[in-house]
Amino acid sequence: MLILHQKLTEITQAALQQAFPEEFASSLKSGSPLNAQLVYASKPEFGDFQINGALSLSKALKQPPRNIALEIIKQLNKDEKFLEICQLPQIAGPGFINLTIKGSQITSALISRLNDDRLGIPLVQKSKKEQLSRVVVDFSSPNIAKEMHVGHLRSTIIGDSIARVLEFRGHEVLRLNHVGDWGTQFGMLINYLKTVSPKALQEPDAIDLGDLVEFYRQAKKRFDEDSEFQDASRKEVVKLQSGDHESLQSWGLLCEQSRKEFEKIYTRLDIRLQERGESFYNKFLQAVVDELKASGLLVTDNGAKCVFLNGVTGKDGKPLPMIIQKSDGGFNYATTDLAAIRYRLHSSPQGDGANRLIYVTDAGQASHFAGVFQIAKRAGWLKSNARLEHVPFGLVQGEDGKKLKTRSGQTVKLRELLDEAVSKAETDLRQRLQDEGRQESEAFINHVSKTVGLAAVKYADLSQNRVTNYQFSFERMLALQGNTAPYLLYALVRIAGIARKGGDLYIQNNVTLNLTENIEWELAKALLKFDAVILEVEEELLPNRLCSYLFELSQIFNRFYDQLPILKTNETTKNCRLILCRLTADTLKQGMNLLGIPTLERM
RNA sequence: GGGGCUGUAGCUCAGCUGGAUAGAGCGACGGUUUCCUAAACCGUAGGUCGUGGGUUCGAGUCCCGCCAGCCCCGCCA
Repeated sequence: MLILHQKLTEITQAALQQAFPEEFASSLKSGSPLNAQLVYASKPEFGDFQINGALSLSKALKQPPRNIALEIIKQLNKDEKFLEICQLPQIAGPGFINLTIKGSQITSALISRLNDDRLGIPLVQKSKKEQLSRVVVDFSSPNIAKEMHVGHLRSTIIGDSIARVLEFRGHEVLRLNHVGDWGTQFGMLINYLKTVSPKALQEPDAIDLGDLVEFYRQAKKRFDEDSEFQDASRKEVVKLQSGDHESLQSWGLLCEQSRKEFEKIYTRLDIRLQERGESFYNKFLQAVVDELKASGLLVTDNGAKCVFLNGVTGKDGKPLPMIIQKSDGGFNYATTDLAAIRYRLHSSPQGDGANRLIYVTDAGQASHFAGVFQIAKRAGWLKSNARLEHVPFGLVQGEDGKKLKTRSGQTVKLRELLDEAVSKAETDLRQRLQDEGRQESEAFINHVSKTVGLAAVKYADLSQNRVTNYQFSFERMLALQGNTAPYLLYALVRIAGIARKGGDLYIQNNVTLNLTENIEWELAKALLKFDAVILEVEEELLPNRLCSYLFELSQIFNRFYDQLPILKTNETTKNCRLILCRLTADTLKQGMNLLGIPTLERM
C-alpha cells in the first residue's frame, strides 16, 4: 500500500492544484501549501483511503466543504492514472472523499509481493547522502557484578526489536551495550576479591566467582561494617583509575565473569549486542571537558566544572547545572554520556560516524538525556542531519501496581523470570496434550514450551505502548488467547497444518487471483498494509504498532480460516486461498522476526 | 518549589500528522465442532475519554487552570 499511498498523494495534490490553481499558487508562495490530506481510511466502510482536506480548506477557499470536494472529484475523474487505481470517488458526510482501490490493483499488488522476500518493504536508498547513515541503538546496559533483573527486560527486548526493524530497512546498526563497568563500586569489589581470593589474580581462569550477585552483596556488607575495608576500597578506586596493573587485572576478571552471565541471557533471548562499556570512554573524558571549555559552555561553580542548562531551572529560578567534572577532579556519568555522544557522532576512524543515536532507557532518565543532548547540541557536535533520541519506557510493575518484586521483596532476576515463563508454558502444554489425548515427544514439549514461554514474555512487553508503565502478569501473557504471542503463533500453526495436509503454499505456475468473498478481500488488504506499518515503526520507534498490526492480521486470518474451506474447494479457489495463506504466513513470520520472536510449525 | 510521564469499559490496554457513530483483549452472559489444530469463531452487555475552561467547521488527540498517581531535580549511575 505504500506505493499506492504515494501515488495517490501525488494525484490528489495535483487534483487540488488544478481545481484551485490561483489559491494553490499563492499558498506555495506563502510557504504553507494547500494539502488535500490523503490518509488511510479510518473504517472499512469508507473505502481504503480518504481525502480530508475539503473540510479544513473551507475557510481558505471561501467555499463550503462539499463544493471543494466536488471540485477535487471533478479533477480526479479526469485523471487517467487515478481511474486506473481507484473506483469512482464518493463524497460522504460533511465533505470527506472516500476512495476505494480497484480489485485488480489489490490482486496485482499481492502477486508482486509473492516474488518479493522483502514483502514490499523498501530498502533505504544507498544514495551518496545516505551512505553515511549509521544508527546507534544503545540498549540493555546492565551493570557489571550485578545480575540482570526485570529492570533490564524492557530495554533489552524493545531495543532489540528497534534494531531489527532498522536493520531490515537497510540501516547500518550498531547495537551497543553500554554496560556499567566503571565507577566507585569497583574499589569495593576488587578489594573484596583480593581479600577472599588472592589466587584469582595469578590464574584468572582458574577461579569461578559463582554467584556474582551474592559476591556483590557480601562485599557491600563488609564495606558497610568494616571501616578499614572502606579505606582500602577507596584507595583501590584510585589505584584502578591510575591504571595500576593488578587492579586492572581484577577489574577485568570481574567484568569477564559478568559477561559470561549476560551472554547466557542474550543467547537465550537471541539478542546480538556489542559490548562497549562506560570504561571505553575514559580516555575521551578530558577531551570533553576541554572542548566544552573551548566552546565557552563550561563554568566553574563551587569548584565543580559545570554547564548550565537552558530552560531548566532549580528552586531559586536559576538555571540548573550539569556537572562535568567534580571538584575533586573526578568525572561522573554525565561526562561519560557526553563522551559517548561525541564519539558516536564523530566520523570514523576517530568515532562511529553515526547520525542517529537511539537510547532505550527508562523514562526516569528523561531529564538527564534532555540535558546531555542539549549540551551536545550547544557544543556543536551534531551535523545537520543528526538525530539524538531518547526512547523512554515505563516501569515494570507487579499486579499490585507497584514496582515488581518477589514475594520476599527482592528484585526479580531475569533468569528466574524466564525460567518461570517457560515452566508455566510447559505445564499448560502438558495439560492441553492430556485433554486432547495427544502424544508428543519430550523434545517437542521442551521446544514448544521454551518458544511459547519466551515469546509470551517478549510479546507482552512489546505489545504495549512503551511509554506507560507495564503491568507484568504471567497469567495474562500466557493466557494463550487475545493479543498474546500464542495467539499469533497459533495462526501460523494453522497455516502450517494446511501445508501438511497437502496444501502447496508455493505454487509456481503463473497464478491468477480471483477473490470473491469479503473476508478474502479483507485479508488481502490487511496483508498489503505491512509495509506502511514497518516504516511507521522505523520512524516512531514504537514496536507496539507492529504488534497491533500482527494481531489484527491474525484475527482476520482466523475468521477467514473459520468461514471458508481452503483445501476442500475447486482447484482455482484453492490455489487462490493458498496464496493468501502463504502471504499471511510470510508476513507473520517476518513481523515476528522483527519483534525477535521465533515461530513454530506445530504447538 | 521546578520539570517530566501517566489518567480512556469491572480489569489490562490501543487510539498514527485533530476527522465521520471512541476500539481491542480479558472477565461476565449466550451460541458454534461428522470438515484444514476449538490455543479458534459468532453474538450480547459494558464509556460524562480524571476535571473545568479555551482554540476549531470538528478535540480522547492541540493550549491553559485544577485534581490524582509515579518519576527526576549540583558533585551516585
